[in-house]
Formats: sequence, structure tokens, C-alpha cells
Amino acid sequence: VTGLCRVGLSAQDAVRLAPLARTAERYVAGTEVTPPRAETRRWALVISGWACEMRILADGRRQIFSFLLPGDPIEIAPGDQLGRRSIVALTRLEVIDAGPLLKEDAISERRAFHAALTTALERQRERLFDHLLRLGRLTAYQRVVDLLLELRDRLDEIGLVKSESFHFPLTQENIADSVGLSVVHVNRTLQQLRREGLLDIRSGRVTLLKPAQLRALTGCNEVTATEPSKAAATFLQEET
Amino acid sequence: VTGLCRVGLSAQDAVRLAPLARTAERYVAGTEVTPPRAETRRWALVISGWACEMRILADGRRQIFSFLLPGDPIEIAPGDQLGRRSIVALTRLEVIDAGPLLKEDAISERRAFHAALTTALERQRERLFDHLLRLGRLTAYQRVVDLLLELRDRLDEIGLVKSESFHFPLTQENIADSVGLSVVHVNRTLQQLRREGLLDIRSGRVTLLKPAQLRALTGCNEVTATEPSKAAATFLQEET
DNA sequence: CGCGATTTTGAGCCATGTCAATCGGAGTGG
DNA sequence: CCACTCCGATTGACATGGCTCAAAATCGCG
Repeated sequence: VTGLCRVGLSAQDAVRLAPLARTAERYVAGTEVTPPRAETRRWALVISGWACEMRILADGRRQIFSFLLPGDPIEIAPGDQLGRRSIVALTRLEVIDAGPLLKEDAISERRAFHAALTTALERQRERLFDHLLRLGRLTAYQRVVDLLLELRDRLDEIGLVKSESFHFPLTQENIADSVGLSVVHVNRTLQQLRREGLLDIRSGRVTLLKPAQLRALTGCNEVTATEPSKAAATFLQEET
Repeated sequence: VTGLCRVGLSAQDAVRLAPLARTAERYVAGTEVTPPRAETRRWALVISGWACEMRILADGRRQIFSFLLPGDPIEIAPGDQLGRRSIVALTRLEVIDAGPLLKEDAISERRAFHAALTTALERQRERLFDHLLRLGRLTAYQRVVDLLLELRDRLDEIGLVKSESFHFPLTQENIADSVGLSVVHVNRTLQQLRREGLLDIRSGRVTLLKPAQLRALTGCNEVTATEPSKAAATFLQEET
């Protein structure tokens, strides 16, 4: 039920829908979430654990597109395979099939769930853009910080952050595969952050020691909506 | 009508829906496609010209998330602004509002359009993953080639490629903003490709001289679905 | 206690960025 | 038709961030 709450459902709706979520699937770290059998698209929800959306290249290198935390929806299309996009558990993982929830009889609960799912998917999409920017325009140092801050914020929303500290099961290799760096360089970057006293990262736990300064590091991508930057204004000259 | 065809509609459906597409908006290169007035999400279609989905950073740097070609759907949410994600015309651009098409009375036409839109959006999403991989795991040389090949294939689908040659309005700076490189380095990369006789790019036109070799360059991301690579198998050990 | 997975270190290299200048073509006004 | 301007493409010199390779040190776990 707590898992359902995390999707963005009210506690009431979550309680009512809970019976439908009996069918939790479990995965071990390193296994792939099974794609749909038929031609149809499949929907599921992460209840506990971490997973990622990734692609594996022929030469063995990997690119992680996104991390999936409790409450995140999973969408798997029939075409999604190893070479395209697969969902892989990074820890022990609990997932429930969203099919029954979407077909729930009670209109209001179904509506609520549908709405929650839609906004969650929308936010997932936004995160892809953030990630694109991270890979395209940020420095290694900034990429790592930016990723950690994203994860902090997402975990915070589902109540898994306590005084800037949270459980962190990612391997340095996972981070590297996400932010497009080599493991060695991720390691050096983390060491620098430690040395500077900005964060503490070790044995499955991260603590942000100076959150404000960390945010300032990647703050270059914050634009005050009320006052578009001069550069932007230059680029977007109005039609004359 | 040709524009509508490009969305993936049959010629018949396109003809029937054409009257609804009278309200074409026109934009000049460099202007932003206007976001929705209200709280609602807005849907539109590119009829002619090129646009891009981008974000502008406070320091003036940009990241292009995707290029939009004729037939591509545009989705603009209320939250999308300069600092987040904006749609900017790269050439003269014609766009029609998809609202009326989605509300068309005739069921079958509406269905057809809805289906076309859905699959187009799905493919757009897939392209984001390709782009993520491009930025995260490919070399400068490969990134440029991979991007050009994507554009070639998309243009080919809408009949704008003739013997491996197509109109190409992108500036080297646009390419740089897309693939996350500096303009200077994009320039050098293109020169190398020219020198090697792989492609001809100049004055708004690209010709792929050796398509097969170009594809081979980025072929590292092709995995035969029937035979997952050994590396993948290693990573995805089944539960014991 | 020992093994595989992960993290850490060091050395050296090269891909890519930065800065700054030049060049070329298209439009524009005189 | 010419001088001027502006934008995009091009070049060279130089700096450096991040990669590779290879080895060692640690950690987690059975």
C-alpha cells in the first residue's frame, strides 16, 4: 500500500486499490523485467527497489536512460528488447502489473489511478530532457552532482530522505553508465566531492553535506522564467 | 494535404481531414512556436519546414533535444518555457493545430488520426533514447554520422531523399547544440568526413556518398535480437 | 578465510574544448 | 556597381578533461 501511495495516489485510493495489487512480481538484481507476452503494451509499477531503463551495445558498453524508483511506472512495448531498451533490476525489485488497476470497476478510483499514472509518465519524460542536457552540456563533475540531486529529490518525494541522507544502491559503474563517463573518472569525481566536503558517499548511502552549494554547481541550467536570459532573447528574435 | 499524409495517414484520410487543417500558423526561423494559452496541453503538427525542441541555459548555451520535420507532432505543455523546453523554428515553418483533427466528427477519420499521432509520438520517444545513447556513448565522429543518418531515414520516409541526397538547413552550430560538441569540433568532424569521401555537405544540402560505410561506423549499437551479445548475457544472469 | 565484485591509484595519451583570427557569401544601402 | 556588414564556416595554436590500461587495495559475503 505504501508503494501505491508513492505513485501519487491518495491514501484512500491506494487502500481501495490495494487488493488488486496482490500479484507482485519479484526480481533479483541484474534480471530483466519481463516484456509483455503478446503484441500489447504492458504497464507496471515499481513497488520497492531500484531499476533502470537501459540499452546494451554490441561491444558490451551500456547506456542507462533512467533510474526507476518506488512509485515509478514502467512501460514496456513489445519491441523493447535487449538491443533497444530494457528494464533491469538493480536491487531486489518488486513490481505490480498495472493492468488490473486500469480496469478497476469503480470509476473514481480508476480515474484517480489513471491520472496519477499520466502525470508520472509526463514527469518521466521531462527527466529524459534533463538527462539529455546533462550528457550534452554538463561537465563530468556537474553530471554526477546533477544526477545525485535528481535522485535526492525523487527519493525525498516518496519520503526516503532523512536529513539529506538516503539509501543509495548504485554502483559507480551504474553511475558511469548513466552519465556517460568511465568508471575510473566517476570514481575520481566522487573523491573530489568528498575531499571538498560536499557530500559523503559510501557503502550504499549518500549524505549531501552542503546541498545548497551542490545545487549551485549545476545552477547554470536554471533560468528565471520571468526574465529570459539575454542570450535567449538574442536567439529568439521576434519576426519583424 | 501532403503534409497530412506525412503524419502517417492514408491519402484518403488526409484528404478528408484537410479542410480542418486550414488554420496553418507560420513562423520565421528563430521564433518560438507559441505555447498554449490556457492550462491545457497543446497538440500541433509540422506541415513544412524544420524545427527543434531545445532548452536554453542561463549562460546562453543550448541543448537541442530533437529535430522536428514535416509530419512530426508537436506537444506543448503549459509548463514548457524558455528555461525548460521550447519549440523553435529553424527555417520558415508551417504548423497546424491538431485540436480540430482530434475532435473530428467522423469516427473512422478521428480514429485514424489518433492512431497516427500515437505512433508518431511513440517513435519520437524512441528517438530520445537513441539521442541519449549518442550523447552518452558515441564519439564525436560517430555522433555526427549517427545524427545525419537518423535525419536521412526520417526524411526518406516522407519522400524528401533522392539518391542519398537531401535538403539540409541545419547550421553547424545547430548540429553542435544537438550532439553536445563545440562548433569548431563539429566543423573539423565534417571536414574529416568530406576528406574521407563519405559524404558531401554544403550550402544546405547533404549527400551520403557511402551510406553503407557510414552505417558501419555507428553499427556498434546494433544488436541482433535473436542472439543477445555475450556481454548482455553476462550482465543479465538469470536468478539461480 | 577466500573469492568475486567494487573501488581506488598512477601514468600516459588523445579527443575535444577554448580562444582568436580569417575567410567567404548574401544581403543592403548608397 | 561598390563598400559595408553580418553570419556562418574555417583554421591554427594551445590547454585540458576525461579515457585507457594495468595493478593494487577493499569490501561483502558464503
